[in-house]
Amino acid sequence: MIKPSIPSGTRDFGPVVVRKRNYIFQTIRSTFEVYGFQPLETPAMENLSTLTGKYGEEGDKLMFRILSNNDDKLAAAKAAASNKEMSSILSDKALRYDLTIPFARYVVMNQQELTLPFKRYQMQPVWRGDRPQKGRYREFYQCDADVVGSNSLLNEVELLLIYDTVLTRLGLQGYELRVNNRKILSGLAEVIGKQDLLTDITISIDKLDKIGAEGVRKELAARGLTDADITTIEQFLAISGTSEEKLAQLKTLLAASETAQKGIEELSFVINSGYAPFNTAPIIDVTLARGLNYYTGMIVEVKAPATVKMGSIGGGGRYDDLTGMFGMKGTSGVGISFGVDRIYDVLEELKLFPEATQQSTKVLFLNLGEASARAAFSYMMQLRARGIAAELFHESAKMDKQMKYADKRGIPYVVILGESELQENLLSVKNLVSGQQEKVSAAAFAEMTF
RNA sequence: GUGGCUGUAGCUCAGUUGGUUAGAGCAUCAGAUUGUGGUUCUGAGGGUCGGGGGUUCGAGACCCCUCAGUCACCCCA
Repeated sequence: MIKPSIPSGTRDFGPVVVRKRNYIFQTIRSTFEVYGFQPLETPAMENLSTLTGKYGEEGDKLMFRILSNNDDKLAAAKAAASNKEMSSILSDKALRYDLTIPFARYVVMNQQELTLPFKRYQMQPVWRGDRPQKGRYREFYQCDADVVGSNSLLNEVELLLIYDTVLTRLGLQGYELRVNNRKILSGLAEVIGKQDLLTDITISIDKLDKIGAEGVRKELAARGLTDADITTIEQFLAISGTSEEKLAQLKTLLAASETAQKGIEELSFVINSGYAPFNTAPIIDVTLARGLNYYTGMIVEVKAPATVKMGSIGGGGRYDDLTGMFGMKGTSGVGISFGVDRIYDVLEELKLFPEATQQSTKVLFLNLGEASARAAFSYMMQLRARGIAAELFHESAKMDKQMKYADKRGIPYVVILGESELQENLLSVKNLVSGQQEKVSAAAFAEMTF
């Protein structure tokens, strides 16, 4: 016999966990809906050509490829000249790596029918062949909201408000909405004359929190930057103060770059729009870079409250030419993503799940024999018609056992229809929380709330 | 892909310098209780000690290999 198991980095979700997860999903979904976003779902797998090259070298490595194991392909693969050729013969599909690229693909495929701007949300699992660790899974859910076909910075403002709304509704406090603009980072590379090293620079400075100023300096040197370059970057990283002070320092330091000035302007608008109040105001973090290199404007990352050591629970940004890679030029997109699995871990750690998420069956009818079950069934159907979750114990087991079942399931009410009740034409309703029991008529029962 | 730590009952873990038949708590099931749950008491089931090899008179323990889990790095939600 094989010991049953599941692949590492994947999880089963039991009833209690699913209920809690649904609470998060519902909070996010309803917020997306009230902001005017429409639902979209795409297949778990995409053609490999849709996905490869979109997430950088690392992304290609972490992609779960689907093996096409029919005999013809296997034979052809054996004759392949290189590993690369062999793998492209063996696999032409992969599980989706995120929701943004499939969305871009969908937009391009349906561009004739779509009314722009198109605002969609999508909540589905994605897969990454990563080594699992705390807060990192190989199958996890993302909840994305994106807008394509609108250049207005009001989108950015609204998306930040969505973060603020959802996290507040989930009862989270102490989270940080960190905002930056890719044009500023791009301008920094421009100022030191190393635009080709933009990605290296951003990856390094993004680690400032983790490895410190000295670590960043070492890494930048290793990536081919001169001492003079590094000095400029360190001045950049030293930027601090209030948002206004940071913006002013950026303006001075990056005065030579028009791109940077544009980015500073955008950042200033997003931070200071004043269209609506935030519960937790977004903050400027010039070291925020984010990995995906298709971002071109605002970038945002949500940090979990510092006490839980979880890091990022969401992120997003603007990409001016997302659909360009599929041949549809000049359409801008901006979007955000919630990492549900990490939010779950954070809420769990901070004990922020409301009790009410666990309520399921409200009333259990005890089964005390054929006549009892028959009478109970019709009362049960009345409750169900009223929208009250109810069940009947299907076996005519000992009362003790049935009561224990109700207790363990957390069912708050038990209805007893034994011989005496049937004779009197009454129902005994017991509240398991208080221990109180009362006999009521059928008419009174039809009015009871649970 | 790289490194550290951990694998004993369904779960959490004991198990002495290597020594007889591997234990506890929780959980499960049954009974005390033939119309009343939570608390209590009694009893039962449940293990090729992750797998394979080695050292030894003797291995859950020591050595090697392997698999799995976990944490960290890379990268990322």
